[in-house]
Amino acid sequence: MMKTLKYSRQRESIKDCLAGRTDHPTADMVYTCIRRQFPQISLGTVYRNLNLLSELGEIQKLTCGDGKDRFDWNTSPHYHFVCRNCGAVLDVALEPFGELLIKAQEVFEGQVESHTVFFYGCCQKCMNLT
Amino acid sequence: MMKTLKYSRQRESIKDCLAGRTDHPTADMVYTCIRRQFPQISLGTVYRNLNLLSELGEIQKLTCGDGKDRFDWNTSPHYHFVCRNCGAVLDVALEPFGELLIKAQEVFEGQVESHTVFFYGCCQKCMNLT
DNA sequence: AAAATAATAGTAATTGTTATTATTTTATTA
DNA sequence: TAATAAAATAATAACAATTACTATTATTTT
Repeated sequence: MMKTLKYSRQRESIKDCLAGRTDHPTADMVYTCIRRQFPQISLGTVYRNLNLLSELGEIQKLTCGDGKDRFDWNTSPHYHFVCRNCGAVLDVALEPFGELLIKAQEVFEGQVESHTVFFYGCCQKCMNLT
Repeated sequence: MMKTLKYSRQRESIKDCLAGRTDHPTADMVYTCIRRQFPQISLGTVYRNLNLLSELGEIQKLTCGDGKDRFDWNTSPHYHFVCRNCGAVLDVALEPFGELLIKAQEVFEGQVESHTVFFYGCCQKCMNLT
């Protein structure tokens, strides 16, 4: 018997929060955001729902190497840029290279199903500061 | 005045350990390995040296999304595969796509300096088990 | 409305990693 | 070679991100 999902306003608010931003927030950033509406919400609730939503495929979890996971409302495959200076995670408006997967499958024994690409460097904002 | 590096047999052993394997071990895996030779070595020493070596560019640190960092003796840019089933991290014998960086730079404001690619799927070993 | 079940807040525990410190090694100088 | 300086160590504590636990509350079903 599968556990059925039950509505919760907190989860709804977490979805709304993610839907309204493109900065790939961490769990803690979402927590800060939601607390304006639900001052009593617990950080554990935020984590549980973010993980639940990403398992359901409603959001995407990103691990970009800065120690904390980030979450993205945009579930369509796309690449990301991480600023080595300020840590910002930005979208890269590049169509995923289907070729990459094909080439990888050619040289790799085993089943290749998906891929992620992270670019690193210095973002526009930080460039202007120097 | 820059801090000069001083020899240590522990560090040497850590390098030897990495040089002798291609499985991209975690700090803890290296720790386990080194303890055969230095039963008294501390996990902190392993972490400190792995980070030091990766800052010096002698090894590579990988963040592949499984919560722990991994370390690679091979410092030349190459792509990796992560098995969703057993968690193994394997090399993909694919020349890095210079084109990726170029295309990204075309559409991205800001300085793009490097990129990482991780493929995900089911490795050969796990395929055979099912 | 009552019962069943999922979700929550609050808190404790866990995990991967980094910092601290007294002691030991390694390198340099006398 | 002995004395000194500097860096590395082992052991331990501290830390940050995340997950687990539990009693209570909210949502759904009967």
